[in-house]
Amino acid sequence: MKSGQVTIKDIAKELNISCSTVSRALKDFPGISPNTKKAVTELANKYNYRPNAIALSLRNQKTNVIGVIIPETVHFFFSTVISGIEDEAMKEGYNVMICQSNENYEREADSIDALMGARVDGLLVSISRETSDLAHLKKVVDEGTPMVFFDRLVEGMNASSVIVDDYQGAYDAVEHLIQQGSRNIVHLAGPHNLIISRKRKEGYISALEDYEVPINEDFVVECRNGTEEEAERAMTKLLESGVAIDGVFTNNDMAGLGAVRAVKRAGLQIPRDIAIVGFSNWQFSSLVNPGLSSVAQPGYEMGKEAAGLILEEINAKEKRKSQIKILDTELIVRESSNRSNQA
Amino acid sequence: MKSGQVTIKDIAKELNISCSTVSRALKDFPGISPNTKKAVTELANKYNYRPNAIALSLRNQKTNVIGVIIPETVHFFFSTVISGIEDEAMKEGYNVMICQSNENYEREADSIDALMGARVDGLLVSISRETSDLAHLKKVVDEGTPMVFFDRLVEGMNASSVIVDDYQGAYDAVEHLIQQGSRNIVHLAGPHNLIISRKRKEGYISALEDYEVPINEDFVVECRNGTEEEAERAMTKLLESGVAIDGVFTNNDMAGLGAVRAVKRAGLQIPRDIAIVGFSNWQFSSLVNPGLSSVAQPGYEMGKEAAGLILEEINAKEKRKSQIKILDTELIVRESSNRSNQA
DNA sequence: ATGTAGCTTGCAAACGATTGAAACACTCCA
DNA sequence: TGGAGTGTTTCAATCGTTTGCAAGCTACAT
Repeated sequence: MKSGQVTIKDIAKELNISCSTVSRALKDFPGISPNTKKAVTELANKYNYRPNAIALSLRNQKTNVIGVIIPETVHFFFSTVISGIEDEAMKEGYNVMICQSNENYEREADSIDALMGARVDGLLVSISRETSDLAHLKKVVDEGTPMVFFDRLVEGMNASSVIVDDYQGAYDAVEHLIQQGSRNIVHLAGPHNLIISRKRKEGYISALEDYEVPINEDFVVECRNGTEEEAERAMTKLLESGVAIDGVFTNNDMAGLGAVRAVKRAGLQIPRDIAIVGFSNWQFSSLVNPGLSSVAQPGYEMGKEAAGLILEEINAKEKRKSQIKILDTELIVRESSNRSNQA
Repeated sequence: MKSGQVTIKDIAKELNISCSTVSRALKDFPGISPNTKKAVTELANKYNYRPNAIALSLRNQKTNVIGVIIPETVHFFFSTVISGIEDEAMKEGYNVMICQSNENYEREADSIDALMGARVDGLLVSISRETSDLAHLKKVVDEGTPMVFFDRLVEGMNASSVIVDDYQGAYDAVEHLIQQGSRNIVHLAGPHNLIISRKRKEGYISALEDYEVPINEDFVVECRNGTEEEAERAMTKLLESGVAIDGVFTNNDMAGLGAVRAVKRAGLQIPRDIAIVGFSNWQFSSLVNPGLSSVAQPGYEMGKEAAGLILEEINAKEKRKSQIKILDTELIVRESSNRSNQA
């Protein structure tokens, strides 16, 4: 039995005073005699007293816990987001409860239910790849629990969001490919029901338009799962079809790696024959050979911003207008797309 | 204001009955008339009633939350552990509260205090690299809160642990290097105050002894931080010293990568001249070139086991004898150490 | 001696849910 | 008509903490 934790009652009984007095003594309330205060604080220290957060939560209708729904912690990007959330939350005296959806709709809904049952003060959500029905999220907002989305934007919800400028990031990547001399640029796209995927595709299209590069519909291939194998297969198929390709922009770095494999296997040189840029700047991207150029997303900062926003909403007296915070990406150029120091 | 969540009281008031009746109706208690039960459940559904976990926690002296102290979520291995913990916990109706220590002692102690304040039912702990004083952990155990350590073993605590067989994993790695023909094998070791580092070093020594390979003290170099740069520097220094080296076993994969860099820079061939094996099988290890051989640790399984153990202890009537669960590693051989298919 | 001010402390209710015991409303039978 | 029996509901306490209000005590002035 975990009988160990000392309560105010225990202290009160030992000193033969009332709970109220102990409570006030511990919080430096006026009107407590120095003697009593001293006796109480000493005993509290001796017994290592910690206020029972559960009791406080019940009384104050506030748990000081924020819930986080995240697709998968094993993604480097998301784990940096978690770090940012945790640092910011801890600084403000909040704890964090994390649930992974594993990109699964059912699990996402269950997790939200669990967190709402735990009466979290606010919810940070990055929806799963599968999610299209938003009823489970609407219910939360309707009940008045603050909610902030991060990374994956959700349309038609009255909630703030922190996202990365996916459009601009993609634009920068493709512009860079064009400047490196690529004209026939393939885009291995992400699942169409995620707004981030669509934005990245838009950035790709816009860059081509601005530089008056003809757009070839066949050059956009959806890779739903974002795995290396899927991308390698898609890329190999394109290469075998015989069309001329000299650049690739992928929706994420795993897919970028798949493209690298396919190009290597076809006996072509990177970046000389085909230049490749990924997205997200995963940890491995600087470690592979050739180093994979990528669009870096500020994960840690995103976590901090999202946590900051939700804390503001939690502490706000009245309902605030929802806002969207857009963070800048940064193009990291590595060997996979850098032709400048080639013979 | 988050006024939204409906309580038993609200339902009782609307139906003009008492809270007790509502409570019993919702839990299929005997002695409630079918009419009342029907009315209550309907209203509860309509208002999307969720029992207030906080109130339940207070009454039952049980939060159904387990706390996790982890060095860093951004490490692939630890994020897989988290997945395992979360899956197992969720299955049993528990939530998980995660705090990162960032390998910092102060932060670890603060986090434990925060989790104890939140009255978690049990604590899963992997201590930080800095931690040597165990007072903050002892206090928890003394108060009767179940605690289970994972990955990083702690000596002198009466608590269960789930670890990987670091000794055997290291032994396997070095044995493999010997079988590949290496005799002059360097070990880039981890921080000496972590038992896992010492165990890996012991495995290295034992393998050399068993195969009657002479042991050279200069071949063991401590790399405290486990970064690529640190390992690259250490390895370069060894190579420049002119001693003959034909194998490297590193305390982790990052260091393994550093060794790869150093060897490449020295103009030597991997694995022909020097074969290299890392530890932990990070995500990038299969993606780099050459693929880095490594000792895989079952992170997800470790998380499940640790969560399973803590749940058992939480539910146990009396204090149980602490146990150590040792999980098997698996040597993954890749190009960095595989000489068998070489000319 | 009595009123009053000032200092210190205690009572009781509240947060939401559970649960043993008590109470109520019936019907049936002697 | 009264007691037993049955079916349904309510009361009250509990978990740990906070807080408005009331009350106790001492001392001083009248």
